[in-house]
Amino acid sequence: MKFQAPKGTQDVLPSFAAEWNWLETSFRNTCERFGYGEIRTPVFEDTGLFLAGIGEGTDIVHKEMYTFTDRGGRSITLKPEGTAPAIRAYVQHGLGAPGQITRLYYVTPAYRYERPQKGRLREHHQCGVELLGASTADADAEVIDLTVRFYRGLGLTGIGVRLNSLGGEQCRAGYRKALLKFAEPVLKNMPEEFRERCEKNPLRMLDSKDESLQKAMRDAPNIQEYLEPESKEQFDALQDLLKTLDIPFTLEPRLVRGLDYYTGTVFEVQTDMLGAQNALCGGGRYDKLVELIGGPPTPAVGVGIGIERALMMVNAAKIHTPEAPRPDAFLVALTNNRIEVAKIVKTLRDAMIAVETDPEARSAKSQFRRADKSGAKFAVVIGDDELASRHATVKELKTGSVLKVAFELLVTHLKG
RNA sequence: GCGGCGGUAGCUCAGGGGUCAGAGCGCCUGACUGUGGCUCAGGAGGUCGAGGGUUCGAGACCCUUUCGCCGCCCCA
Repeated sequence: MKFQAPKGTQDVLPSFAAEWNWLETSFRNTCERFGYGEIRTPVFEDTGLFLAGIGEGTDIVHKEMYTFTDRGGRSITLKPEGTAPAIRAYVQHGLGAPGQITRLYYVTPAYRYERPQKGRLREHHQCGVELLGASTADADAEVIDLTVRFYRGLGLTGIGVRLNSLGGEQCRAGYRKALLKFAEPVLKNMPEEFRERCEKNPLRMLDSKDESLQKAMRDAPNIQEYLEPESKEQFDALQDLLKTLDIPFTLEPRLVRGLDYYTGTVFEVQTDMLGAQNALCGGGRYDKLVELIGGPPTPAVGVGIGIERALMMVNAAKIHTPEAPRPDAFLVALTNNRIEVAKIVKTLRDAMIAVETDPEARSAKSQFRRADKSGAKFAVVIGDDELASRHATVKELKTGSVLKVAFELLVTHLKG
């Protein structure tokens, strides 16, 4: 084989495209039910956008970006996530007048240079929303509600949210210090590289999968006890709202997120069905991001949902998804008069009837086999006899029943 | 970036140094020649991921490389 899809990428073949369309349509419908408007941004951006937005200390920026120099000498990066570009567009086009609420949603590919694994690709797809201009628990609850409704709308049950609050800047700084101090004796015995990573982002230690660290961190200080009054109040209010909305959640003091821009509320939906890549979606509040990107101070909250992972869940749950569309009719041509056949096909397609034909004009047996495989409801036989009598032979493939239908009644018959 | 396991027909896989290039499914053709699904009979299709090496001889052994799967890191 000479060429194949690049490492970590996947083709979506016709037999699977239907379920992608179904999922995306479902997502769009959910968003529009909440009043969100779609935004489509370029697949690549100025590298600086992600350096500023995602944070230079994150793994994404540090080692996972698809960055290259274009012919004009610009540093370009394939977007590794959907939020920063959406916010860039929001700022660039002045979408949010002061005091205004802006609701955006997106469906986009995202690129990260990583070692592929189950549920982890170099090109994957995300859908997500951003709610800008509101700093309340109500806004947080709306985004979580939308997320859960989306999953439930796909037929997934047992969707539970893992919830935490990272607090405001001051309390987070205080907590970091407390955490580092607590972890110091443990880190001393860790490999250098690992230690550096933890010192750069101490919160990361909390959700590490390293067993000894997990164990050591069991008695680590709880961030929820470090929240300043406003954060605490908001976090409590959010929990009350989620209860009202019938959204099950668990408090996860160890839940932190890999992107620097989060502040306050963070959440995830996880599953145990995807091996090590257990996050179905991740989101939270990022009140500083708009400013970082050069906009006016604007509170915001959002979520990013992995499409491939959602589809894996749907399939694992054996949820029935739509199949590829089938033609209404398959025209079996048993004549050399291709012009007359073409006229009939044209008439049917003009009438919005989905018609498939065999362009190779094979034997009757072969064409019927194809008709059967196409999944068409009817086989419409046009041979010299039919052309002479101006009546088509129409066979309903499921039942095998056959009848003659006058050409001028064909459209009506096939539609019925 | 690190570690483990894999790559043989379109798909799922057997073969682990000497007629071993195979099976099932799929595909194509046909069964008194204008009627599918079942059955039966034929048939097409593979530089055994790629490159190098060992050997009289290599899908099979060794090295390199590439892609995939699984894990670490991290995340969707």
